[in-house]
Amino acid sequence: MGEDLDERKRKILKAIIQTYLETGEPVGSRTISKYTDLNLSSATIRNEMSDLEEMGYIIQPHTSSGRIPSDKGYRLYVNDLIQKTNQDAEVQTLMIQKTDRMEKILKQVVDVLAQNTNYATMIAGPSYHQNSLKFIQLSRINDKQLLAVVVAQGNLVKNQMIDLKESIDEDEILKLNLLLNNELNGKTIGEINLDMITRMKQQAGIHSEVISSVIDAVAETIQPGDEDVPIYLSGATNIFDYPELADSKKAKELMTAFGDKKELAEMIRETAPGEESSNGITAYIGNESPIQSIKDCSVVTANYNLGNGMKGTVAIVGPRRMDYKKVVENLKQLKTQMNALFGNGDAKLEGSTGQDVIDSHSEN
Amino acid sequence: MGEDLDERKRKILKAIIQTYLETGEPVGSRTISKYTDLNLSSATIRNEMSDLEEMGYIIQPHTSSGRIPSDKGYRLYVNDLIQKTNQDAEVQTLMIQKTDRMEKILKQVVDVLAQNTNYATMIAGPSYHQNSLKFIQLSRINDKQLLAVVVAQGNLVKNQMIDLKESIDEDEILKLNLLLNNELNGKTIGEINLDMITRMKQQAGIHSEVISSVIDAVAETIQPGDEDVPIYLSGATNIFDYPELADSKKAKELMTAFGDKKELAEMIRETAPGEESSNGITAYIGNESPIQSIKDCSVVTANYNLGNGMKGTVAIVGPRRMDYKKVVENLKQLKTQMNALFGNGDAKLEGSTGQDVIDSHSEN
DNA sequence: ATTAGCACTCTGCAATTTAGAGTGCTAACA
DNA sequence: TGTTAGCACTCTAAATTGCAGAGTGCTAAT
Repeated sequence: MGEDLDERKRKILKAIIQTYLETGEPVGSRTISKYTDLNLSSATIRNEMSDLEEMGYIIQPHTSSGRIPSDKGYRLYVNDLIQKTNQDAEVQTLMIQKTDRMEKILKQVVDVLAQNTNYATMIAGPSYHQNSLKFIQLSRINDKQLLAVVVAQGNLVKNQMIDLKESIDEDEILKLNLLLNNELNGKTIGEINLDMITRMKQQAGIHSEVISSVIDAVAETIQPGDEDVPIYLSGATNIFDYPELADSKKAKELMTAFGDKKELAEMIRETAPGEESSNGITAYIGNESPIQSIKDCSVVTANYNLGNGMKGTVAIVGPRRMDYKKVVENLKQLKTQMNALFGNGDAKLEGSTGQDVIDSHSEN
Repeated sequence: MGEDLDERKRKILKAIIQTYLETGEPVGSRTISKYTDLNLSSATIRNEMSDLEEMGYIIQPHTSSGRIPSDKGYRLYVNDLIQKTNQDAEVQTLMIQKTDRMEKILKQVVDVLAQNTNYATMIAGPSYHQNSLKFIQLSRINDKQLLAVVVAQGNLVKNQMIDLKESIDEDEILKLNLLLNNELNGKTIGEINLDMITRMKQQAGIHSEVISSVIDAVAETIQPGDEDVPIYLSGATNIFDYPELADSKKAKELMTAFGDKKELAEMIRETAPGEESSNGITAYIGNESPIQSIKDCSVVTANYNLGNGMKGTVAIVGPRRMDYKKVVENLKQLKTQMNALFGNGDAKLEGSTGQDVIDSHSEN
């Protein structure tokens, strides 16, 4: 909308925003006049502020109070922040222990970020875009039951218990094992077609039901649905530290959103930033937020890249008057470190462990 | 604490409590006088109330307000409730779909209870007290990696990726498989001793490291630690519906507790009621609560029994002025239905599925 | 173009008032 | 002796009022 801002207006706006982020209270002309190297009187500032308000960058909550930034104001500020290469990179390296288990890394990252920023942080594990099957192992549990273990590239493992109508012996299991591995190994989701499936079922004869079950497991493993993308969350309760979010109505809404994996998955999917755009870091301010329930918050996301087609997303959720600078710097730092750790290939993703009667533990 | 209450005092106390549970506000003598079939004037009630207060069953928040129940008062009321066989069992049967997956049942149960009661509900999966090993399956991933699949009674499945120093071929894997299964199958945790382990390591020769890894996985599978007992949580945000819990300080404390699996595990472990005592249902009122952070709440727990040594615990957390009646009735109903569904043996626990790079998904 | 000065507005807070609910006690009553 | 009506008293919660402080917009002077 309209003209660009001149240098002075820019500086004033920035000062207003920074002060507001610190104090959380509308900032008046006097404050800016005093605590700025502009050497202007409060009256001048007032005039400029009046202009800025007219242009939509700041808002007066009520006649004769100070100004607060509008979403448009924030946006200008944040864009600046993201584009600027952090020359003043006094950001500490994040304390991330390198371990052999992807899930441990993710937990660490999400915890460190939540702690550093004091906002709610979530991270989605890498999604394997074009994953292929490594091998399948059928084992006999008893007469009427099989255990299928499906292993995909990147060592994702999935167990599937299969109930049989007809009993089965070791010999037949061996045959099925061969059949499945011959047909499926190395295939991606796109390469497995109905033709192959039908052919396998025919060959399996009486045990064709097994084929169906295994195929299902394979599908879930090499192309997990939204619900299966694991999401780690940390510091959800940090939101209570910000009065503007802590009233029970909003807090309930937020906690519900944080507790609902589907909602989170949607959010993270929606926010996955275009890799090209500005550093891979994107900010959603207030109403720009990807899901309705957090429209009182801002979200800053970054995607981390592990080469080899795997990538995931981190999102930090805080109040509109979030310390964007700190957040963006932390995310930049994270990207740098993740690159350094995993930059070349997927080698370090090994060592995964799946488990259990129950595959998704706590849930809110 | 002296004398027992006479019939009339009992009735008055009960009326006070019930009214308070409904309204949440201190109840006065007039209210009781009017809405009770006792046909007593408010003045009489006042005298009785004065007695009840002296005996510690009710409390006057400030001079000249109505009375509210003390923890002692609640206790009397709740004890009554639990012991009384619910003759007036108009409780609807809980809508629980029988499925073949334990985890789905648990999810359903926890959701239904949270919905029915509108309190926070959590459930711990069955702990397998004396579980034994069914079989072990080693598979080759590549030169330097093995996948061990450990299956225990009740079809708990655990995957463990094993990194090797020395490369290994199919023949050797077969040998290890035989070795492990011969030694370990059918054993409980107590029956696996250091002697056996040492012997196996010797026989495994250069690949003794594999034995250690497998043993670790076995231990975790047939005797999961506290952190591994899966806990399902539902309706955590229901607490926001109760003003006495919804202020940000308390809500934060509660949500933190709910989000911390360890805390929950501790709570559920602590509350696991003595099976014998009163129906297996136990109530913890206010300060009796098992963990510090929920001392403003009451907790009602029940353990469900699946025969065959497996049992788990349900806990419902709500405000002190929780609708104990509804909660207790729901839990009784649950116990009945669980018994009906699973009463005989563990047959229905089959069909479990484990999975994934990441073994514990969302976390708060 | 900038600034000093002044009248005006709005908020947040504390003090005050008021209405209502409930009690405790006393005296009357069955 | 147990029950009840009546009344003075207490306490809370909510509404009302009165400031003090911060900030603005405008005008006139520099």
